[in-house]
Amino acid sequence: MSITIKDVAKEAGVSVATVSRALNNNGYVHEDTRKAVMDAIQLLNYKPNEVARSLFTKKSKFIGLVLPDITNPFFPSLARGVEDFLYAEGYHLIIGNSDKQQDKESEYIDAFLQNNVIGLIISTDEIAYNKLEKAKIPTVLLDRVAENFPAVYADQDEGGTLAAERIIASGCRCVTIVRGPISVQTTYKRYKAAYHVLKQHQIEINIIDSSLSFQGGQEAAIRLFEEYPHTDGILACNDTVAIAIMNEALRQGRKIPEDVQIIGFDDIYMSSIVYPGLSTIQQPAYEMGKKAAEILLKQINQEELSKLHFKFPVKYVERNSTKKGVD
Amino acid sequence: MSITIKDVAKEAGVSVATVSRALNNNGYVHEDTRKAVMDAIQLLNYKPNEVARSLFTKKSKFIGLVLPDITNPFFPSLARGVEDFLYAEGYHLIIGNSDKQQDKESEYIDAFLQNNVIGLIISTDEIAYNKLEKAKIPTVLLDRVAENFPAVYADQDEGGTLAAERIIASGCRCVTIVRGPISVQTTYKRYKAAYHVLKQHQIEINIIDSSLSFQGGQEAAIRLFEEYPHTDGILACNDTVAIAIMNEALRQGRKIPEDVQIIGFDDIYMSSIVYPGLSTIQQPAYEMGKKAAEILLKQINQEELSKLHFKFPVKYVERNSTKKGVD
DNA sequence: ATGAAAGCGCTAACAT
DNA sequence: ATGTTAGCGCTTTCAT
Repeated sequence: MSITIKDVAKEAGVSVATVSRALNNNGYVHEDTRKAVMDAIQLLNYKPNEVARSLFTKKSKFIGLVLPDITNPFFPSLARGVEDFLYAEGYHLIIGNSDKQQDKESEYIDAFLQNNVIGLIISTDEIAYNKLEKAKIPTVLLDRVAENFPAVYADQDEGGTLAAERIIASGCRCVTIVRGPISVQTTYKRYKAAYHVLKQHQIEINIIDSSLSFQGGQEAAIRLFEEYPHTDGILACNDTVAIAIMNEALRQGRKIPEDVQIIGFDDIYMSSIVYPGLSTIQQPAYEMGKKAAEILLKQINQEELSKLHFKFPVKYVERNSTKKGVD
Repeated sequence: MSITIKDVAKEAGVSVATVSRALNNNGYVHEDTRKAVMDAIQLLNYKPNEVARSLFTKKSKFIGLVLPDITNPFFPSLARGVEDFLYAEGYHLIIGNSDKQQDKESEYIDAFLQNNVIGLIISTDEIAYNKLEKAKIPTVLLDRVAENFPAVYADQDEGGTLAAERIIASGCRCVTIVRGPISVQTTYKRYKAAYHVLKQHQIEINIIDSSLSFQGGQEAAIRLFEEYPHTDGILACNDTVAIAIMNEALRQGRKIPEDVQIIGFDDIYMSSIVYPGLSTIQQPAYEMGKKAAEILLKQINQEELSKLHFKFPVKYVERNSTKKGVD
């Protein structure tokens, strides 16, 4: 069927061992025979069977990525960062969406392991830490942090703080925080930090709970204006939710930013092409993805990590859903 | 290191062959010994090495998906449809983004093949058909069509036609088509169909070229209002571009839908949470993804396909970027 | 510098 | 009904 190392060996008139050595630049092989081997490979268009390789070496070119939901626009950027770095280094990405179900995540990890993936990148919340620890496989957390694991994440505290400071600076005195699920590490930290700042400044604070999806945002928006119609500033748990809230506000005839101002979180690309442009806290998702891939490969190659945790800065991107702030 | 079939055999006091048979429900194995084997598996927490399996069977649990760019919000839905179906059947997804580069796509396919993927789902444009044909691997095109391959796609002609009819029905007489790259099969078909209808109704037609990304949309929007300021209706190649155009229109003080109406394409979820809501042609992306996975598995299992091409209907979703049409 | 052969973990003949 | 064994395609000792 497929061309194997045997065929190449025969064609080149050498043994399979020599072909293997030539292929992997491993051990001595005479320049002439190397050439003969390479010619044969070319001629036959031979591609090594990675599965056979993997069986022997117990390694592979696969990295497993498990994320909550690729449909949430923050994650494709993360994933692209990971993939682009990996692709350049000759590795491949297996993806699993866990939908916040711990068993699904767990099943994906098992499946990945059974296929000799050589590393894992995890950006979900319900992480099965003990499973990861037992697996003894290079792992990096992405957009999440935990003590004992390498992690790449953005400064959520700073983000929450910044958002609160800015909404105050642009004149809001009655702000509603649309908070994500408590179980989600990132959005919860943003909430805590923002709350703290608001409290310090003696701003009136109201809280609405929301899921991170766009349906969640729509529903939260409706509740928000029903329960706290006098809100003059909104801090949303992410941009999707923020955009849904802008929609509802506008639909109700509230002017943005004159009547209500709003700040999102993430800076998904939609935030810049929506009207009015959404002011938001930008996380460098793509770069974070790249970094995660980079330090994963370092671990795989037994290189020392300069540190365990890589915290990326966030920044405030001012657009038109807020008034020009007094700096 | 890892627990192998040998360990299980020893623990259960049988041969590896028996374990294998019990594991795969293949051949005779006494109820009692099956029980003993299962107990041993449980006890040792044994998970078969899929790589070894794959080496022998020349199969695997991997499906390769190559798409243009997961960052384009249409594709995550497609991918989720694929993944959800696959996951339920015990298969896994390897993803590659080709960025419209034929060589990248080609490299991904080679890499997938080397790893014994048992099927391919392709939703890119620069498809290396001859490579696919040589590979003799079950393949389905998703969001694309070609003569000799199973394909799942939406009715682009109908979509383009519908969009044009609706923009006319809602009163536009001078419409600008913001057209995607000619090399993209889907958007080109939409364009052709829409153009045809507009022409028939003797509507003034202008054309602006755009890429499918949000930057492309922003740039196109600016050119559009510079070159054709009297436009009263816009047909955009996809929703991202449409939303970017709405932004620019609103920014310039044009009222939507009073001054300009606009219809997008895809119905990405943002279209419903943006203000004003974007009228658009909906493609059932998630279902299409599922279907593609389904017929791919059918092929893999040597089942007959009822037909080669699965064309999904599209539908017009009216929101507030168009005036109520006269039906 | 090169070849022969063992073995990675599994499945499937082939025996019994 | 179960065990023995060859072999999937590769890499790596161990000889030579």
